[in-house]
Amino acid sequence: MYAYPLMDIPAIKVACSNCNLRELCLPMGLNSDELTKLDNIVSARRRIKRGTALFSVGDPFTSLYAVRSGFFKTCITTPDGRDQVTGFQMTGEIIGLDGIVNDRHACDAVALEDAEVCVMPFDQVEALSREFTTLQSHVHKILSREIVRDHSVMLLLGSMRAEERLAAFLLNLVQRLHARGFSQSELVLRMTREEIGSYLGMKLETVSRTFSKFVDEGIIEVKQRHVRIMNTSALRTIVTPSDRD
Amino acid sequence: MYAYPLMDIPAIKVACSNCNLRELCLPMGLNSDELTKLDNIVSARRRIKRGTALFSVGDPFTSLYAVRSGFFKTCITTPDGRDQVTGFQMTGEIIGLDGIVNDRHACDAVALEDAEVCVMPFDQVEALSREFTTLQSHVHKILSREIVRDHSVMLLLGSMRAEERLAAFLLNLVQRLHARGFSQSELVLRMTREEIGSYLGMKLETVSRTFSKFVDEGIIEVKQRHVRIMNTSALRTIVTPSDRD
DNA sequence: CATCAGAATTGACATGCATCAAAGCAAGTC
DNA sequence: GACTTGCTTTGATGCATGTCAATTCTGATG
Repeated sequence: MYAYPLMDIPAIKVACSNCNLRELCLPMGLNSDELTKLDNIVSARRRIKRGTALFSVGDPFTSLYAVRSGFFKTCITTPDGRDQVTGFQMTGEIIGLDGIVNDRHACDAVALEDAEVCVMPFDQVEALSREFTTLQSHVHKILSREIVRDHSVMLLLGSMRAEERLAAFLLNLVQRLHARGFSQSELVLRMTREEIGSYLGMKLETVSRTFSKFVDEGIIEVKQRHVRIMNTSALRTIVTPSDRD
Repeated sequence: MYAYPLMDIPAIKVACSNCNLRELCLPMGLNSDELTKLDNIVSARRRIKRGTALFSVGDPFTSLYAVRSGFFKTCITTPDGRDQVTGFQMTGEIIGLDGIVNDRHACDAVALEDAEVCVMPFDQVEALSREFTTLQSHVHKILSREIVRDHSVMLLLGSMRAEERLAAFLLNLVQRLHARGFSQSELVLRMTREEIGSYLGMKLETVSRTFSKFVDEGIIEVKQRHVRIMNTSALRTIVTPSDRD
């Protein structure tokens, strides 16, 4: 084993085959031969500064994006100015699926912190997934997973109360962070109270009050955007109250 | 031109190539060669009696279903018994996309009236879409369309008031019915007030009151499940209030 | 035709969340 | 260190919608 020369490092970083996210991201389950081909279509990286858009509503759809680092929100806006955050995406997650149906993006994707994405031209993804069953199946599963996720957000928005929504939100975030090697009990929110509220269908004041309520009950500790979960099972009980009571 | 012998009629009905829904359904955009191949994989029809399930949560996923006739709802249920209607599906629409990701269905699909579906084994859909770019692209678009639809439901649930939700719901229904050759102003609801409420995140009493309010304002006429839209633009204004006021 | 069950409507009242407003807090800038 | 700026917290109040309950309507069934 020897140290790679410095000039090689960018090249290494671009390859899915060397990416430490490959078990979470598009290449999941591919063999080394397939991985090499996939490396070739992940043509470029793109850096997105905090607060700027990866793409916006109406932009021509060309590529899917895998979040390499950083944190995104996707949101849609009504003509009269209301908007709805439809999701938060972290490392290893895929952005841009909304664009496939009309060849134009149907939402805005905005970086909540400086970020980097892998650009995957969709025509090449389609071409390669005609070749590799594994990739084809994986693409279908990614799309289906987003549909299932959206349905559970509908359940949340349609039938849960504020506390239940926020508890579910926190549990979902730590669970995803944990899968990426982070703590099960501590997290840093990358979004404002208003963005959380938009996602959860409540006003920022209600988000804040609900945080405070959880703090009073000793379930979490909050210091600005740092949240420490003191009692995970209490949160679970809030989301899924036991049937007898 | 001559009449087909009676015994041939079932065979004719099974073929996508002769189906009057093909412009709405899976075969959209396929040429006649591709259509013939698609005919072969639409192996069977299945009849579903009103009130019974096409599939349920946890059932193994094998096939997508195209609604040939009738009307469905899909819904998910929490451990504590609340449930959420995630969609209503009519003629020509595809059910079952939720099952792809985990090889098990993630929701229940229930017929709201006697119905018939075309069964499309998903492994065969995948095989054929490796062969035909058109079909591959179409499958991707169907999945993406569902995602975009779900996002707009999130917007509805997250940021609209009861009147806005119901107005949006009615406009969406007539628009889809109109695309199928029905009236732009008259429709028959196949679902109860409670099911509408579950979909729109409101209680059945609120659904009923909101209908009554629209009737008082002369925007619609309601007689049980028959709805006649008297003033479409009023409904549109409710959904998208003009920015100056 | 009488009865019944499920669905829908309507009323009275309760409440969870939104709204409006003020003040506190942290981080960056001059 | 004082001043901004954006974000967050907290309080007081109001309203939209939920909840509970009583009727009415409709279609099915004997």
